[in-house]
Amino acid sequence: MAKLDFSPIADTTRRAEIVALLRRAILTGQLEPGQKLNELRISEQMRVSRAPLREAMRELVQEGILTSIPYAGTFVIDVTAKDIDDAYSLNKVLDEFAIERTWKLRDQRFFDELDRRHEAVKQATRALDTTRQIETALQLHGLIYEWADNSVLLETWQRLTSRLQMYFALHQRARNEPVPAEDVHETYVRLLKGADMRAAQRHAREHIDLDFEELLAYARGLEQRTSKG
Amino acid sequence: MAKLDFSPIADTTRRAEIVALLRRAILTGQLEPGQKLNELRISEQMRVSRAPLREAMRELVQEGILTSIPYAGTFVIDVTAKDIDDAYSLNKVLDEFAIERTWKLRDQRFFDELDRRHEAVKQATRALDTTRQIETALQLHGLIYEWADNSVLLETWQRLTSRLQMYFALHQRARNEPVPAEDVHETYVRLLKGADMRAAQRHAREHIDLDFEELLAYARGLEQRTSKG
DNA sequence: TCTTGTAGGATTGTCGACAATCTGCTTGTC
DNA sequence: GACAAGCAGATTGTCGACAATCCTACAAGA
Repeated sequence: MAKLDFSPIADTTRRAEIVALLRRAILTGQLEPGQKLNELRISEQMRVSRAPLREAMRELVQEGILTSIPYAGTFVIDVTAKDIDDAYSLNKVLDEFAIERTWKLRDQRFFDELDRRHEAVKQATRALDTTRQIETALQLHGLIYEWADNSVLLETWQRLTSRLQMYFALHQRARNEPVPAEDVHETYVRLLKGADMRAAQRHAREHIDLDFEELLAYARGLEQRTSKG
Repeated sequence: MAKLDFSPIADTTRRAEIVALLRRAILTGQLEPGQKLNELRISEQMRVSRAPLREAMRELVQEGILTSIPYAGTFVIDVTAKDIDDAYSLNKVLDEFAIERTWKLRDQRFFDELDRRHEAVKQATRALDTTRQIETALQLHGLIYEWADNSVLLETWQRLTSRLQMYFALHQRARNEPVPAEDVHETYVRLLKGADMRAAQRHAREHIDLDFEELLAYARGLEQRTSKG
């Protein structure tokens, strides 16, 4: 018999689809931070009952992108400068760890996948699709986590990613200008293919530094504005 | 007016209580790894309907101590040696980071709390209450995370803790012998009070090493047994 | 004997309705 | 006019019942 690996078929519960829909709406900024989610309205729009919707919302609360207050409602989390700073500093540590764990496991498949994801970022950049650009950039960055062969680390990264994606989307949306066209990931990819692990770790740290500095400045500006108003 | 900080009142939804009950049952090992949770049976035992129970289970799935397969059921996660190893290696990194972040923020309240939690461990040890000993030891260890002033880090640690507590409980339960009576945390506490941050980080790393080595050996033994049977 | 098809029961997923709680407005009183 | 009480209206939390799916056992056929 030919050796063939079937991947598990998709979860076909309404709940799973609702989770995907809501997550996407939140991460792309269609649902804004602080906004309340009205169960009845959403369930009618989606043509489902409130039961699977509520279960889906419970999942997203635990995922950290919704917050719930009993008898008051469920809300999209607020983006504070502190949150971004916290996520940022932790990300630095995790990145270093992920690169270390991944380093010995790199193989041709890793390099191919790296190129594939890098290409996806470049394509989104050319298409000026900022939402997709954020998505693909995070996916490129996430490869070292998927390859590190540490399920707990991967979970942690994915939780962080949700928030980061939300922050970046908000940022892009606010400044509303095309993203730099040059390829900022060129060096990152090259170093991950190279032989100097320390250099890769150092660059990863500095690279996310740049992205975050902008984000932080934006978030701080946001808070100043809202505290004035 | 006198300055008085009121803590938020308890969440009085059935869901929240169910979450607490189930979590405790899982972390203390009353619900064993791999075991299936029958919704109807549990809801009847708790005298609640399946709706809040299912929502509670969704939360625990996201928390990482339950796993769900559509139309098949929800199960307590299995404890593999790899999981423990993953959690262990990540914990080392997080510990170092937490100590670094906490270091500058230590004050008298920190030291007092450290002593309080240390005392709680010693008391549980004297009382030969292994479940409580695990709980208090993890709480002692968690102080640096609470003090690090990084909400994302704290969340991550708490997720890890759930699993660790489960693993340790299982371990204790299996070997079923009183825990060492000597105070293994003495040095840890002393170093956290001292002036040498590097030394504290080094010790934290070596300290959890000891605990985990035992745990890993146990888990590997478990897997050998089950793969034979 | 092994495989395949088929009921039957058990369990999970979903629905619509009711109960509990919160919010905002109105009303009455001072 | 200020303030408290109380009354809708809306929203969340919970319930019991139905629909969809899965697992088991058993029978039929190659």
